[in-house]
Amino acid sequence: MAKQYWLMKSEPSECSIDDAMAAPGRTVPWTGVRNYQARNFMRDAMRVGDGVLFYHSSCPEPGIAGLARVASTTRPDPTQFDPQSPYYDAASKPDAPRWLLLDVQAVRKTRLLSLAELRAEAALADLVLLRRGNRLSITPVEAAHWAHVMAMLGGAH
DNA sequence: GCCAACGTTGGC
DNA sequence: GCCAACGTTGGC
Repeated sequence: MAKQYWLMKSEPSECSIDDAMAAPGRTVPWTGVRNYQARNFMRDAMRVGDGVLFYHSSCPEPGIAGLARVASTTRPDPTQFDPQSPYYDAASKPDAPRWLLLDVQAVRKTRLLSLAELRAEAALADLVLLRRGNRLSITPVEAAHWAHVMAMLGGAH
């Protein structure tokens, strides 16, 4: 399958692009996904090597903050079984895990492409992130949209 | 803190 | 299977 592209939201107070760049192997487990559609993207569509726009959400300056890549296939997210975790799900059983994660490897930090700047780009009008009411933490990015974002960043891949 | 939008739950 | 109530997301 051809390389695909994704946008993944992270709250920088939990895991920022700086945190990911500083992690061993620049790689972090993408924990805490608790939405079936986002889980299904990870399980059914995302492949190692796919491109990722690393987006900061729920913060003073929301926007794309870096580039990353999918670095593993899925495995059960251990936080679902941890009663101390905010992501604990009492209804999920170890023999039938409900929630999955995969590893994301940071490639580089970019200048911040703010939400306002993204919205001002006519070429990105159909970006799933920008659609009205979108709340999904993982969304697909069309190749043309990815290319446009790369161009906004100066063309460096 | 507000609130629009959306997802999930659960009674029926 | 419907749908109202509720919870969450996330920008502002």
